[in-house]
Amino acid sequence: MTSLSTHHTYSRKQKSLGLLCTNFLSLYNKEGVRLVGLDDAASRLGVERRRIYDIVNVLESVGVLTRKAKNQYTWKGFCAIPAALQELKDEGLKENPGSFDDSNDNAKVSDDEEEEEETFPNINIGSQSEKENPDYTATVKSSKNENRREKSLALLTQNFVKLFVCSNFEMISLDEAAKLLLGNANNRTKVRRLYDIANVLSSMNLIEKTHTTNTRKPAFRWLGVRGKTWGGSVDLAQNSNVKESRKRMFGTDIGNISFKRNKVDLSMDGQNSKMQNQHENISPRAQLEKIIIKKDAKQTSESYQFGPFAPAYVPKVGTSENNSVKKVHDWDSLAQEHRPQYQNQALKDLFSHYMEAWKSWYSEAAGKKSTKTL
DNA sequence: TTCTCCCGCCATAGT
DNA sequence: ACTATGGCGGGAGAA
Repeated sequence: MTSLSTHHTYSRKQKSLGLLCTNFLSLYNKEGVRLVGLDDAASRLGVERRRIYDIVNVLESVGVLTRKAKNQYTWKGFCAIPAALQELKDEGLKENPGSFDDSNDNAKVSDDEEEEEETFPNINIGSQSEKENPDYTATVKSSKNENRREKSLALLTQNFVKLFVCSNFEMISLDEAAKLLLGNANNRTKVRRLYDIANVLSSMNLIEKTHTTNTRKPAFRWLGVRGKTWGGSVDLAQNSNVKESRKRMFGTDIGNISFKRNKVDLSMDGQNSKMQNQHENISPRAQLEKIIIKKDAKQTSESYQFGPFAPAYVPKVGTSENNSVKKVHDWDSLAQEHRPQYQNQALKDLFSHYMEAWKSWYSEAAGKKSTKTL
């Protein structure tokens, strides 16, 4: 981490959607904010409208904003997230009954490929139906415009979130997510969108970009609302320090203006603070504890605790890091006993895949002390 | 090289 | 007609 960032050349990092979103958030997440004007946001953040649309669309998908009128959105804040997530979950589970305890085992050839479209259950909203339904005499009223709206970003975002909220996956690799959400077709275009979504979701700390334990493929870890206090009237708590440090680097506004992609000479030194943010990185063990403690996917409506499929009887890890190692061998049996029954082959594969990942992660985490405190 | 993903053209929905 | 939205993918910076 040497400060060789003196490169005043074009930097993609400074113009990322995630960063822009962070700025957007810190700009509007404060007292008195009720409305958000697109033009206002665009100019204050120093970006084209197009980018604002991107952010707003995903923010709206998790309830932070709602469209009020042309050019105008209503700020709901982080407090609206829990409800939105719950709604997504209900919706997802309803559309996909039996995603957990479904004894439907289709003998699949395992291998790769299979499923060419609509891999994940809830990818429909009731549109996109060219099938002549006798009942629907006049089809749905807005099937036309819905078509476009349901086409991407917003919907993709919701489906992406449902992936975590409806299942118990705590971490999903990019590949897997793409496959589940977009079918096997590794549609480059769609994957780009996935990156976009992931970036803004990351800036909200709803997820975190990582990589599978084996330091391999990139993945997304679901953080959800966890212990975040902005569930009631208490605004952000621990969450604020992150934004605080971040918003500094851009003065008060500005943001991603200036430099185009082309090489531009820019000598910005004066105040070139690097982002030393990094969300609260709890010690791996602590996280694991949290994960293990959780019982079922039955969380009411307060603090979500989407962990893996950890059984309820696993003893509390307590504060001993050594004995935790010997629990590793239990994973196999646990995996057997609690293997969820998915009617979807892809999900089944995911299960075993992540079971492996966690085993290694677990032993890895147990190996080192939890010297990592935020 | 592959992975990420910014940028902005331009199709489409809304007025 | 104009304007607001937002697909979509080329292609360049980052690993």
